[in-house]
Amino acid sequence: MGKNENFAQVDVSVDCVVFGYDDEGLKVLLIDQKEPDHHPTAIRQLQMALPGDLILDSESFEDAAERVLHELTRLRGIFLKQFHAFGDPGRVRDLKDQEWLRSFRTHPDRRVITVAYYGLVSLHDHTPEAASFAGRTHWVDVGEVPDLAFDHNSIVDRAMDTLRTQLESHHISFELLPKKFTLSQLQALYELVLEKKFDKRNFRKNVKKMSHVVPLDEKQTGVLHKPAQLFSFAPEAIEEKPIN
Amino acid sequence: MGKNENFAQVDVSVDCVVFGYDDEGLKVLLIDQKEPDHHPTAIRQLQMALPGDLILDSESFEDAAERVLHELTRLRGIFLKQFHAFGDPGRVRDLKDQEWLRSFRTHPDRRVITVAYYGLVSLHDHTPEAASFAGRTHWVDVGEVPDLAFDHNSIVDRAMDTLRTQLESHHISFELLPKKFTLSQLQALYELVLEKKFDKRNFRKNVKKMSHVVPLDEKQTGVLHKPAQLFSFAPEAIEEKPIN
DNA sequence: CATGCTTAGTGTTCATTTTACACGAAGTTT
DNA sequence: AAACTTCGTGTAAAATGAACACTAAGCATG
Repeated sequence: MGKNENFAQVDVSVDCVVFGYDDEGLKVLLIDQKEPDHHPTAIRQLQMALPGDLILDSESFEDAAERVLHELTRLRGIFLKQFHAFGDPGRVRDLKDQEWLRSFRTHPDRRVITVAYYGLVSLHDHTPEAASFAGRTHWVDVGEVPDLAFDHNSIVDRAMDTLRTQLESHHISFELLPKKFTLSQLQALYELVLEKKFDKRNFRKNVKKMSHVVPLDEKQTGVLHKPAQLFSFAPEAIEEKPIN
Repeated sequence: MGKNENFAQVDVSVDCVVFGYDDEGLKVLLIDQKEPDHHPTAIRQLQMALPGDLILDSESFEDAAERVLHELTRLRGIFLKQFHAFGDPGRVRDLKDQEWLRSFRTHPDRRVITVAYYGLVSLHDHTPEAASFAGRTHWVDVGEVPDLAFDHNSIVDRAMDTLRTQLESHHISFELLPKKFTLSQLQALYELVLEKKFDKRNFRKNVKKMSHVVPLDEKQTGVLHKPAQLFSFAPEAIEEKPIN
């Protein structure tokens, strides 16, 4: 093999599938694609997309994901984890995406591969700024994700699969809950993501075995029934295992 | 954002961490890095590396992984699965890798990101050709992997973690065994990969519950003791679950 | 052909974990 | 005070997991 083979000229992007959770359900954070200048808006159908963009020169994937997410949605400092790289040669070749590429990319015909991250954030406490940054971000229910730009629908689907398989094994449910949460909230989250029901008493028995879920001396307020005890998450306790 | 930002110029490669298994243990497939021409061999220390190379223009990651693996090791048609993308800006900046990059890459200073695949193959039946293709491939015991080029040691480590977590949940152990295998071989594989011992009787009870492990009317031959019954793997039975 | 060697193959008991299941308590609203 | 809503709890039965030892089958040897 010499020096002049036909290796791919490639742009590299990161895309973030950010899941937000509150009592209304599990949402995905989407942005409206920028409108190309000098084109009548009406001609293009509005398209939503995952927050994502090309990586910069000396930036790791992680750094790029954090930067891009912040630039496009104002969200910052949330849990983010790489889950898959998407690189099919045709993934940005769809007709619906051509105008946008020609407007915003130096090399609109260049192949683009993307490293995808999933993110988790609680929508309970302070609704994160992303809720309506520049009027161009949207929290969309995971069951109602519209047709998205590029192959972003597959990316969302795969992120959802990843979330499902990692929710139990990776101690990440807490990223989706308020800092102080009730066991009913935790159970509702599990039931929503894993799409199955849990028995209340058995669920609570199991939680009591998890040393990283700590009961607080505090109760729910502002609720129209018996207030529940609040719990919080102690990250440092995750690796504490009893000595067998 | 305009058209002329400082986006990364990037080369994209795939790297394969192929695990081979036989009665002697679990091995990783490595290649000797090509020697730069016109340089006295003695100056460079020999370096081993994962089989990997830049992807071509219209080639998916999967296709690239299969092609590169075949070109460099003659292995073909094995189980391969993407597990992580590695993209740290410094991952090909180590001094030890500079001479090689300058000899074999059109843009030796360009950032290189890699999409890593792990592969599984049985070394029992027909030792795959990779065993000594061009005298430049080696099956190295997973416990004795030397210092490798670039960040390939981290890639191997992460592949090993992935194998450990997916062995039980993804029905992949069979990729590492001969088509007809004994339960003792299966158990030895589990014990080696998961680094723990299983009780023989309990292990066999569990296997009998797996509908995709089917007993054959056939026994081991050429063995100097009581021959064991042979089993094989029925991929189509994996999704068969009893109706609860 | 008898003995010894090596790995194959099998069942039961006990401990632990998982499942199924219903009602009084603590607040709020009217 | 009565009605409403969610909280929070225990027990028994079933299923699963863990521990444990001997006979069987084939081969090699003298």
